[in-house]
Amino acid sequence: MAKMGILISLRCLMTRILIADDHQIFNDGLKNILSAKFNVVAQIFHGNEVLFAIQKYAPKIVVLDINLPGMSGLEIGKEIKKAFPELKLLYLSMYNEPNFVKAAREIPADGYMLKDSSGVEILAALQAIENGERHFDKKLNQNKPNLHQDDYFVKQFSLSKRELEVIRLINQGRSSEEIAAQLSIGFETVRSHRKNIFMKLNINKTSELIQFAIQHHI
Amino acid sequence: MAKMGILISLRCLMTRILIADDHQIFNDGLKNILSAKFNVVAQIFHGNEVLFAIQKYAPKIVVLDINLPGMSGLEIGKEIKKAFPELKLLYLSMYNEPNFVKAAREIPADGYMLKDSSGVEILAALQAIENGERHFDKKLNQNKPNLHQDDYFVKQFSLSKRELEVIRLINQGRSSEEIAAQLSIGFETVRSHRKNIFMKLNINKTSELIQFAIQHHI
DNA sequence: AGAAAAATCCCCCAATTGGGGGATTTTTTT
DNA sequence: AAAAAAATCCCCCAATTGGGGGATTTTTCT
Repeated sequence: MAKMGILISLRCLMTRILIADDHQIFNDGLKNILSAKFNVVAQIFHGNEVLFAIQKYAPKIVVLDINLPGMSGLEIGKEIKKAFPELKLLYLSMYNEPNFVKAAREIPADGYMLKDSSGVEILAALQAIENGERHFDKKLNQNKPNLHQDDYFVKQFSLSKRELEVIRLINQGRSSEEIAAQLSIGFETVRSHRKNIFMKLNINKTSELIQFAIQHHI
Repeated sequence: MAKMGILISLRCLMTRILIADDHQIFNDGLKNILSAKFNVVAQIFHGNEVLFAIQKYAPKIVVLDINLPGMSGLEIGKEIKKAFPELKLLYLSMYNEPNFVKAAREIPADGYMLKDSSGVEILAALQAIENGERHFDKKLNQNKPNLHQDDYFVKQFSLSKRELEVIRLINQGRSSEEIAAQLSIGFETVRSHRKNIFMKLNINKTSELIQFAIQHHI
């Protein structure tokens, strides 16, 4: 009984969090993890309920999936920030998509984490956000390319490091001109790399390159 | 101590389950739920580890996500059933896609549940499978001929049927001219579709379209 | 039957791509 | 130090793309 009292007091001091994710098992799993450090005041499973639930439960942070039934998480995020500018907003999505991340940044959301993250990583993100920081997943492929698998591709397809860089940028939808700017090299150089890549992979369309990149998780 | 002994005994009587899902939080949440009725002997987060883990932990049922890094869950499923025909296989996927369900049936998997299911539904599926039945999610829209996968995209992004066809062909690396030939329509029509698709998806590069298509398994 | 949505087709223009030639400099390896 | 590989840059050309206007016919829905 005394223990219960302490728990309730602690719970009152913890930051209030609302979780919105349509996958019940994930939603529950996340609640379990967050409950160690936060007070999960509500779990929502449908896009249309989010705004209402915020009014009802007054959370300080909303953890929001992007793919919600009823209404896109990105749309909801905009409305949340319009109606409750103080409210912190953390996106949790399985999609490592620059467009989504960009949209989230522009809302502006306070963070974007990938769903393959560990509980520790999510907690860290929330704690950063609680402190007023913005926190974006380190694994987001807009931040930096993954360098540890490179050797495999270098050997398997005799692609050079530079070519891998170029592939990653093409894969992110950049044009040769943008890639040139990003790498601080000339436009023609990028085109050369492009041609060499196509030759080495024996392909002749950008779409095939993207297929290749995704298939091999470059 | 006595309690512990009972727990261990119970655990030994429970059916051994292996969970393979790259989303740690989901994986953990699922383990929590299943632990009430089953003995979760291993949690796997990567496609390449599944077969090895089966040998090591000898589960009776494998719960397998379709979208795993390293190797598609459908591919893994085939190998599992080839190497361990006795092993029961339950797919758990967020995608309500006839193609996936069909592939799962053909493996043959013992079940296919959607990730937005509740813990109770998953447990029911596993208990059915444990009893030698096959169990497919009631929510699967494969039975309703009217409502197949395309409708999701039609609703979510207001893409028309024709536009989906065009997307699929672009995704296969076809040029507008080739697509026109294949669909027996004019080159300019294909370009119109292309433009409309780009507008609707708010993108402006073929590469982005491919990303979208692959990400959404169009 | 009438309105709305989808599918079809057309023109113009700037930019980019894919493919063909090169060449030079820097870095790495032998 | 010499050879090999990687990275840099340049020109030309045809084809395709992306974006801006349209328009007409067919299908679908109410």
